[in-house]
Amino acid sequence: MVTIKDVAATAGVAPSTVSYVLTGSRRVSEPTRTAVRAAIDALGYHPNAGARSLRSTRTHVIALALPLSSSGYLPVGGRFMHGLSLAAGDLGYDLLLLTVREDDAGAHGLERAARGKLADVAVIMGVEMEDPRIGAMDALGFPVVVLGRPADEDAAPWADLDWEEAAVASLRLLHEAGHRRLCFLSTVGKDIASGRSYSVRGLRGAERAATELGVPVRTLPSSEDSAVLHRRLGALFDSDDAPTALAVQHPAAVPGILRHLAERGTEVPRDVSLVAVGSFPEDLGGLDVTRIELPVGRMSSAVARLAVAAAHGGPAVHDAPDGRSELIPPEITRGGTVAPPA
Amino acid sequence: MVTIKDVAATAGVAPSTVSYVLTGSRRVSEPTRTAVRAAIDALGYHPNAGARSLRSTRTHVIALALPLSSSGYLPVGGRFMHGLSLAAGDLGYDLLLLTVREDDAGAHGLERAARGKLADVAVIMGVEMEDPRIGAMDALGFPVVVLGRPADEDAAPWADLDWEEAAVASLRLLHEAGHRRLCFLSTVGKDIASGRSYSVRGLRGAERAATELGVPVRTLPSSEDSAVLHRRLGALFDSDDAPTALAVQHPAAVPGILRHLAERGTEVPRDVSLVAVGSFPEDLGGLDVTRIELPVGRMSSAVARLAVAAAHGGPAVHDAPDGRSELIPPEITRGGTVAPPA
DNA sequence: CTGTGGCGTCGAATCGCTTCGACAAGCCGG
DNA sequence: CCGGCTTGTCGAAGCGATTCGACGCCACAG
Repeated sequence: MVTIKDVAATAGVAPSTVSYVLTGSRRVSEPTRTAVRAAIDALGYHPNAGARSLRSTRTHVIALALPLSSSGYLPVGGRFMHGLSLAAGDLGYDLLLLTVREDDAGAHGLERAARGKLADVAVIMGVEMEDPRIGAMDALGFPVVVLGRPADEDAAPWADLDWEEAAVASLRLLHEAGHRRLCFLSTVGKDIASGRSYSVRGLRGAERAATELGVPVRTLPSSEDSAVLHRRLGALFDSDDAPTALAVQHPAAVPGILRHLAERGTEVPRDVSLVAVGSFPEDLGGLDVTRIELPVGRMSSAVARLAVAAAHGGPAVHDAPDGRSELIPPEITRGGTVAPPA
Repeated sequence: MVTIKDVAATAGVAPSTVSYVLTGSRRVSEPTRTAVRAAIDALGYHPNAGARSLRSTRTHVIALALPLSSSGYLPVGGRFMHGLSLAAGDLGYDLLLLTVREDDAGAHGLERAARGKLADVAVIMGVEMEDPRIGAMDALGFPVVVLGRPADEDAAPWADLDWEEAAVASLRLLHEAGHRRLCFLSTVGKDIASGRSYSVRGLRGAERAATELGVPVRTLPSSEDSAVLHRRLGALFDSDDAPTALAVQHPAAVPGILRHLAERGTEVPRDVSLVAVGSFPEDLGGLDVTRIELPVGRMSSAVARLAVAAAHGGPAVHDAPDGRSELIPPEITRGGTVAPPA
């Protein structure tokens, strides 16, 4: 193993000087710096992470806590992990994956990471409105950042799509197209029940849209079980005041919904208009659906930035330029699934 | 911060004794062990990961290398990361995510992890038949394990679904149902071009099936761009010898395929039979498709086991009981998309 | 009563790095 | 020509764990 001593010997300087070149914590003259760099390259030296973190109390690692219950979250989770990993990498940080077992009520993995200094800061995914993990980390004095938007917005820095506004905007779009019988198909029941932030905020948006637009907005929970969803949609469209337009916050269900509508001879957008909220480009199998896309890249880099700031500045520096939470406004991508009602 | 000294003081023993209780590397008498355990719980002590890894040269971390190009891989990647994280956790290991930037030709992240001892072993995802990362890690003397099955099966321990047999089995199933004009819709062109192991092996399976079954098997690359796929399917089914049965190794495309078929008035399974290879339960939106599912859990635990074995035993111990690679036979889940030809 | 050998515990060295105080050399002004 | 300041480098201490040799103690045999 090649250590800092080897580099120092090769470059003809003291180990401390090599360290200064590496960390930049003291001035080093141009010639020595060059010599040290050359030695580093020649030997293929990389500082030992354990030693470095032991001495400097910085790991340059961000702990990433997956949702408490993660089944439906994994595909989107994959994207966020990738996005976060890239964004963190740009800032000189790595990502440590902490999976919480379903039976592990507390934040055991997180606590181990905090106490054992496996990471400098934690990022919480799939946050719930009242998420116990935030308080748990706070109690340990360990910095936390949230991917999502918890109820207490000052408890920790966070970044999220403005789901409430996204719901409002999608329903408003349908309203502007002339629709008056609107339905908001929410996230899956389990997410609503557990208080997942995006679920709750989407529903709030549906409520607010009803008030703002002055028309009723029906609300329906989605389901991962397509048979259940099928049944619910059947009941919905069989009713007297069947909606003429649908905003869907569960994009994975869109293909199933379209199939359901096709089966009952309903055409999109002729008979029913559709907007998807929180999807990805490929998510919908290339369907040209009018939609609001989840800004994975922007959320990821915002969270990475916040995490690094929190790691440096200690917990929650809300007024610092880099510590401010970020609420991302929804952007509508126009597709071919919205038309005036028949 | 609570250190091993604090625990030792509280328990009235020497730090080394605490260490022995923790690592189990020396006998400790029952009373002392109990006292130490009590002190640990009372103080909420967790050993400092950096210090531990510095001294013991074990990090208890598995580095996870995402595919070189990961766009289409992310949803399935999310599942594997989760599965691996759980399996690794059971063995006392954590997962460090290494993302390779598209422009980073070599295995820079991996090399950093290896040289800087960020991890004990690396797991390679989305492996290619001739994957440069395996050799790179070998050259560094760093243990590698592969999620997938590279061309050189002795280069590193690996675990994978038997994609070749999966392709054969799905085509055989269609043949047994009476179909003679078969088509194998492969993975996306990019994966084939880059030599992704599952793509190549799936195609080999299609070839072998043709030989074994004594009928021609047409082969078509899939595409992430549904317009392209649409066009290809159009050409396929417009041809004189249009297939009556389809085996699809790109499950994400299945909804789109069904839509395409529906549009042209082709009914499944009346006019065309369909088998999906490498899907997940929810992947197909609850569609009752006859399919071979990707055994994420089993692959994950196999790879985790191999990784830990490699971390302990040094590179590639193929004859050790825990070091043997695992080829998982495909299992067919019967659905409603296969019927005899018209 | 003393010699021998386990067993269990201790103290000290050490892993590779960062960081702080010290110091040598060069420069300038008085 | 010398005192004081800046600039650049060095040596040593120490982070928190593991690990090895040493050692005290007790039981038992001679």
